[in-house]
Amino acid sequence: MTPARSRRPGAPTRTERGIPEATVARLPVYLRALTALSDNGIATASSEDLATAAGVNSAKLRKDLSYLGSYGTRGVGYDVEYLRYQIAREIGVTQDWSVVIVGIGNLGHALANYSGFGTRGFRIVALLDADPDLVGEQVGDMVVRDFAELEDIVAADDVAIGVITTPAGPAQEVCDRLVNAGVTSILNFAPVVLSVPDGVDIRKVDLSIELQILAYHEQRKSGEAALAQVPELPAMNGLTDFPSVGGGVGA
Amino acid sequence: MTPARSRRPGAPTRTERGIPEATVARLPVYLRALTALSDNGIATASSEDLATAAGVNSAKLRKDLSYLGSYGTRGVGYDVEYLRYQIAREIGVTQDWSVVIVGIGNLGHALANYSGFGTRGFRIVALLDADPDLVGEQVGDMVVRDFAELEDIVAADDVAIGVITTPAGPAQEVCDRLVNAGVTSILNFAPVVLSVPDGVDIRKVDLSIELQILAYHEQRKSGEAALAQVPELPAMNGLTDFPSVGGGVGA
DNA sequence: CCGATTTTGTTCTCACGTTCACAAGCTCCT
DNA sequence: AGGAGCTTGTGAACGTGAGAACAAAATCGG
Repeated sequence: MTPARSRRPGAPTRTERGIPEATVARLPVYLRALTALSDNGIATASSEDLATAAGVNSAKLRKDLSYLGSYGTRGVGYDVEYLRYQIAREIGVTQDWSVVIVGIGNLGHALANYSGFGTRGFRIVALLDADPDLVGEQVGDMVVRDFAELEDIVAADDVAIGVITTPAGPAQEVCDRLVNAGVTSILNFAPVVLSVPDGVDIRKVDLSIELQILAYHEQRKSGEAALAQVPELPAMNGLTDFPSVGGGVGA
Repeated sequence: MTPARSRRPGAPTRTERGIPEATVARLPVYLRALTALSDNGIATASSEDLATAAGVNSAKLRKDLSYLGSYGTRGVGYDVEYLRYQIAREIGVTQDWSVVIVGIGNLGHALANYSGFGTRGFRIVALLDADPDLVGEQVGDMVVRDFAELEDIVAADDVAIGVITTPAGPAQEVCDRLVNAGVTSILNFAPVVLSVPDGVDIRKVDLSIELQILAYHEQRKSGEAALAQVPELPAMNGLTDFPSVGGGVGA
C-alpha cells in the first residue's frame, strides 16, 4: 500500500495524504459503475469487469483503487457493496452536502426541477435570484428566494457548495458574495473565468467550450483541404463570443 | 478519441499535424478572452494580458499559441482581431455546424431555449424526442420532432454533432442511432458511459461527477478527523447512484 | 496438503503536460 | 544609427499520468 506520507521525489503529488487529482475525477465514475452492478444483483466483480463498466482499462482502475487501500481479494475480485461504500466515504457522499443555486434562468430551472438532484449526497437548500419578478416563483417543491438572503441561508444551513447559473455579467459578483458568505466550493456554469481566493475550489462546466472542442476534431475529420482555402482575415462575420447556457435575469 | 495516427515516440501526441489535446481544450477559452478584450476596444494584448483574462499563466499561453503559428510580434504582443480569427479558424467555428438535440426534458428545454446557442458557430437544426406527448410542442422558435425522423434530418442538414440530453436508460440506444445516421461527434449529458466506434468523438458533461469532485475536496478542508470516525460499513443509507441532469421521457 | 489458476497490488518505464528561463526579434528613444 | 527595453517563441527540466508486466496472495481441485 505505502501510505506515502513523506513525499519521495518522483512520486505523484497527492492532495494532502494521497489520491492524485486524475484519480479523484474518476472515483465518481467507479461509484456509478458499482451502483449499476449492484442494481443488477452482482455481488463480486473483478477489476476487468469494473473497468469495462466504467470505460477505463483495468490497470488504471486497479492503480486508482490502490490509493484508497487494499479493498480487493486476490484471485477473487472486489466485493461490490463494500467497495462502493469505501469509495463513497472517500469522496464524501456518505454525508449530505447543502447546496445553493444562484440564477434561476433556463438552466437554473432545469437543475432545480431535476428530481434526482435531491436524492443522495447533495441537498438543495435554496434557489436564489436577484430579479424581483422571479422571487417567490414556485420551482418544483421550492420557492425562489431573494439573493439578498444568501448570507443568512449559508450561515443557517452550513452551505459549503454554491452553483452559479447566472449569465456571465453578474457571475463574478455572485461568486464574491458566495465566498464572502462562507461557501468554499463553487460549480460555475457561467461563461467567464472566475477568480477566487486560495482555499476555494472552483469547477467550470461550459457547453460552448465542449462544442468547440468537438468542432475542432470534426474539422480535422472532414478534409483538411478546406482549411487552406479559407481567406486570411475575412469579414469576421460578426464572430462574437459564443456564450454558454446560463439563462435568466440572474442576480 | 484522439486519432493519433502515426505518432513518433518522444513527440507529444498531436492530432494529425499538431496541437496537443490539452491545448485544444484551452483554445476556446482564449477565444472568449480575446472577444472580451475586443469588446472593450483593446486592439493589442501581451501574452501576460491574455493569460490573465483567460485564467492561465503566460508561459502556457505562449506555448499553446505557438502550436498555431507565430501570430504575435516580439516586443509588442498580439493583434487581438487577427489572433481571434486565427484561433476561430483553427477550432473550426468560422463555419457553421449543424446540431441536433435528443431528449427534450428539463435540460433539453434549457439548451433549446437558450438564445445565445443559435448565434455563431453552431446551429440547432432539430429538437428530437420519442415521447409522442412532447412531439409537436413549441420550444422557443422550434417544434419538437419525432426521434424517428433522425436519419432524414441528419442526411438533409449534414448534421455532424449530436447532443444527448435523455436519461441514462435510452442514451446508448440514442447514441447508436446517431452514429448510424452519420453523426461523428457527440456531447453526452446522460450519466452513463457510452461506447462508440473509432472515428466518433464523444465528450461528457456530468453534473453529479463535478459535485462529487467538489465534495471530495470539501471533505478534505473540514477536518480529516471525521473520516476516521465513520464506521466501516454502516447501513449504506440507500446510497444509490446519483444520476445527473437529463430530464424528460427521452427517446 | 500441494500445485494450478485466478486476480490483485505494485513497480518500472514511457508519454504527456507544465513551467522556467533565455535567446531572438521588434520598437522606441536618443 | 545604436542601444535600451520589452515581449515573443522555444529548448530544457521537472512533475504528473498511463500502461505493461509481474510478484504476491487467495481460491479450488485433486
